[in-house]
Amino acid sequence: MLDKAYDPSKTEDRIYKMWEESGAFKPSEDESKEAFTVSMPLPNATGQLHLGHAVMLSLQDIFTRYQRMQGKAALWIPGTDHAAIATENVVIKKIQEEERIKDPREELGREEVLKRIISFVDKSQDTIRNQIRKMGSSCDWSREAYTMDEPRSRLVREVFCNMYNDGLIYRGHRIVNWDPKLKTNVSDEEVNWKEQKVPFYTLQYGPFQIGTVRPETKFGDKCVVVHPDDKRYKDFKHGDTFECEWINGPITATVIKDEAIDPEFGTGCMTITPWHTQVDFDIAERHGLDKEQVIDFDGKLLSIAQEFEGMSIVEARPKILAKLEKKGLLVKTEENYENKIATNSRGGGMIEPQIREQWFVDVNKKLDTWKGKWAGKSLSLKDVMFDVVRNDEVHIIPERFKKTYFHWIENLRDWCISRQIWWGHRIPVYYCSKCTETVDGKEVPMSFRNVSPEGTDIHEACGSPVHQDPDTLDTWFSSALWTWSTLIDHDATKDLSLSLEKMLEKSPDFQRFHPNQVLETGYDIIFFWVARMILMTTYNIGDLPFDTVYLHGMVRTRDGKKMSKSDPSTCIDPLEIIPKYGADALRMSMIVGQSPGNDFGLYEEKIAGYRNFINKLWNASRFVLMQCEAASLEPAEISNLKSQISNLSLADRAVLSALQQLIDDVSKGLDEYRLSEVGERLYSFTWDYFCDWYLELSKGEANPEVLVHVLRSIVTLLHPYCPFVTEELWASIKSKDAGMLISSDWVTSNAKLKDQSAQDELQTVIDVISAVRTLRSEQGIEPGKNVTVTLITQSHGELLEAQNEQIKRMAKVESLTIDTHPDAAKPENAVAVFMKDIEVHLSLDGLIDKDKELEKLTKEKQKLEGFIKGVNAKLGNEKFVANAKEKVVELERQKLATSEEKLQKVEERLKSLTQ
RNA sequence: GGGCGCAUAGCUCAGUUGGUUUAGAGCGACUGGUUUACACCCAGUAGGUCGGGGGUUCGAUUCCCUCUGCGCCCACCA
Repeated sequence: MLDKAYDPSKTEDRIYKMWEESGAFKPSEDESKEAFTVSMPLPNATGQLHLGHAVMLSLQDIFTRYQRMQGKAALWIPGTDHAAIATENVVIKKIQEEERIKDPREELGREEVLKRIISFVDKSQDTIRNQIRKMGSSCDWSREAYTMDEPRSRLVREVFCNMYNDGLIYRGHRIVNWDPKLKTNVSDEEVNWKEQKVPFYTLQYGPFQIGTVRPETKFGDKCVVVHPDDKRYKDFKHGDTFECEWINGPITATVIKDEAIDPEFGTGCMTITPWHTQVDFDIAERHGLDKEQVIDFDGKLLSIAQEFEGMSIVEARPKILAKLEKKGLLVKTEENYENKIATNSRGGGMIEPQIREQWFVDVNKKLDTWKGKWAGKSLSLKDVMFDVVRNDEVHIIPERFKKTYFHWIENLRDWCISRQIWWGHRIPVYYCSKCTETVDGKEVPMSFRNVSPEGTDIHEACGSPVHQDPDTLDTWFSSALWTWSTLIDHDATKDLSLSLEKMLEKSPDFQRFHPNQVLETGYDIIFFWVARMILMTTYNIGDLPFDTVYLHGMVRTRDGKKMSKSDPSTCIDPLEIIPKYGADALRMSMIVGQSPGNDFGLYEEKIAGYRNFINKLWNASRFVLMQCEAASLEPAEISNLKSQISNLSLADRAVLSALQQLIDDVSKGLDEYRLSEVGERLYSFTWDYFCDWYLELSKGEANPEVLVHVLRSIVTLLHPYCPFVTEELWASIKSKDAGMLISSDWVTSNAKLKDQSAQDELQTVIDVISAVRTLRSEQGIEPGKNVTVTLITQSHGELLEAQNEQIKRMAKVESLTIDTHPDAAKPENAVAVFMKDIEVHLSLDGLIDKDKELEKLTKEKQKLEGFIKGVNAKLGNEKFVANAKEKVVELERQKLATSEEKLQKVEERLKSLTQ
């Protein structure tokens, strides 16, 4: 017999082990089965499981389990990401703290630092793997992938070389987001903008006045830019020069006219610093102006600043301002100017835009080297990224995120993919120490690419030593290949003679499981990952990565705040929750009530609520098992229902019918990814219908076979949501020839069991029982006390007569009279409830509380009158009758008739009470 | 500066093509309970003019416009 209360901590680990060891997570090898693939969004190899992971694991596990039970070859591929910058930072900090090494990169060198990182990752990968297991994730561990493992590394190099050869990856001098603290640049997506109030300075620049918040960048400003149409500056012509006294002495300045200037802002003119500002860089490019570096890569001023050389910005700024003021060049200072400063979201410092020679993916270049359905067309990466979503080849749930996606593509600039950190895929480009080539008119060391993971030491053509590009790739470069890099055949990747196309051909998993059906992730990484996967996959393999993108919202606190690790009081740790409430409860609390794309609050009471639900399910099963025992029936011996169908009670027929509806609703809802709604439906069916009514009714006349059948169905339908408890229960309730629930078939509805009239009839009985209970409660009758009830009805006599034992038992009625006479006498000294064609009279021993009853009936009367008035107005409206659907009109008429009948009875009752 | 979202019971939220809903759930509140599973429970009750205003419609929480209040994303107005 089951324990009195369900204890998840006793079962979950054991069940997970059973699943894993049985091979249940592996997709069926039966080739005739349709494939269903989901790729797990790579948790960081060094991370700890947090609620963000818990949400995505729950959602993806529900998708996978449902499809697996539907008979598909369901594959959910787990994996981890090397998280380049994040991981390197963690390890560097650790070395600094533990070994008191101030600059580990400087002191230990590349090889040693990488060694430390790898050993750290090795250790922490196990942690995240086990935490993923704790959530019940039914992913196929035998196919686990890692962005830095051999097969994935090969593909990264392969893709890089392909795109380089096709001119999509290029090296160029561009403004990048440079982080002087971490000594690397980051992509536009990794920059965070923070609002700050800073002083705004107006400086005299020859005859012009220019505004700035960064006087320290102004040393090299040799051009003043105005809008071509600005009448204030019409006397200056484009290209005019003038002498002007500037920070460190006289300079010759040039007037530039460019439409990038907003004449409405400030004085309508500005000087430009092309090396440290994107807009200025663009202007300088348009007019062929010089670009000069003012701040070095450590954030210190260069020699152009003369006496300020070597100073940090913080140190130099007040001194520069003092000098400007002394020279009379500082016109005014306005405080509290709102400005946005850029910081590195990967835990770095303030971003200093710098011109650097970096690697980029060209997103605008049209080219005709596309594969698959795009073969032969001249398209840019942007074109395809745009088209596949616009043409609904990739569906996005919720749909509104399409707009966000389009808007992002419109603003997209070339993707800077090189990073100056060591942890990551090193750029597979090698330079000869001797040979040179000419690129853009400049002589540069000759470079070549190599897809081999082995280092290349010698330039074969000349025998000179070579060196590899020191930079590594953006971590998202490798994650962008994830849907298919995970399906690649390992041996194929070892064969350097194979092209990417051939490798894919030789990968059975790829052939079978790509593309993914659904890609599930948080809406916050739609740009980092979803968009880049579309970009890299369409181009490199000529196929889409996935059919559908399901975006979940962010987990928040009860009051809608972000959960932050720095404030433990707001933060729920799944690893603390699971032992206390169970993974099932945590899963449900994050799925039900959560709609895609919207943030949702999570707090302990909510989780406790679902823990209660799971315990309810547990106890319902306990009850069913007790009924079996009482009937000397082994659940395992019950294989199907057919033999029993002839001998069913009303409640049996009703519950079986309602179950068919439930099965249809749940299956349809899951097909359409409406997880919250389905979860709610299951919750309410289980608790409010199955437990509260069917189980209670079965205490009067139990049919163990129906009980077992319905329970099995419920447990099966709930399995994707709460896999542990359902699997545990399954062991006790399954038929003897059934295997584990995880591998069982989904339930299908049986039209023969649908019986709407049984459901309606049972509902009438339920309503009568509820009415009696309400009357008892209103009159303060002790719960245990038996009462006398008279039911007056014209059309339900037979039904109520047949169910009278159930009504008596469920409502604690001792004497039940059912009177179908048209002029039935109403009992004296009783209180009543009027239902549709049923009057429920409860007789009292003592006197009824007349005032209370009058008050209740008066209230009811008013309500009915108001309602009837409304319905009458509706039906009296010719346009309504003419325009509304017949069904709707008919319904209104029925409502009116029912309420009028009720009102009449209420009025009669009131009259008799006041006589 | 653009774009998007949210505003529904004390709290957290559902509500799928506008009418089977005189708006639902969970938690909380209140009244009463050891009834053959479950106090992680049972029975019952209270509580909302669906943010304000306007429009479309026979009919709007649901569609459109507008205002107010929050929140998010994108965009380097120096």
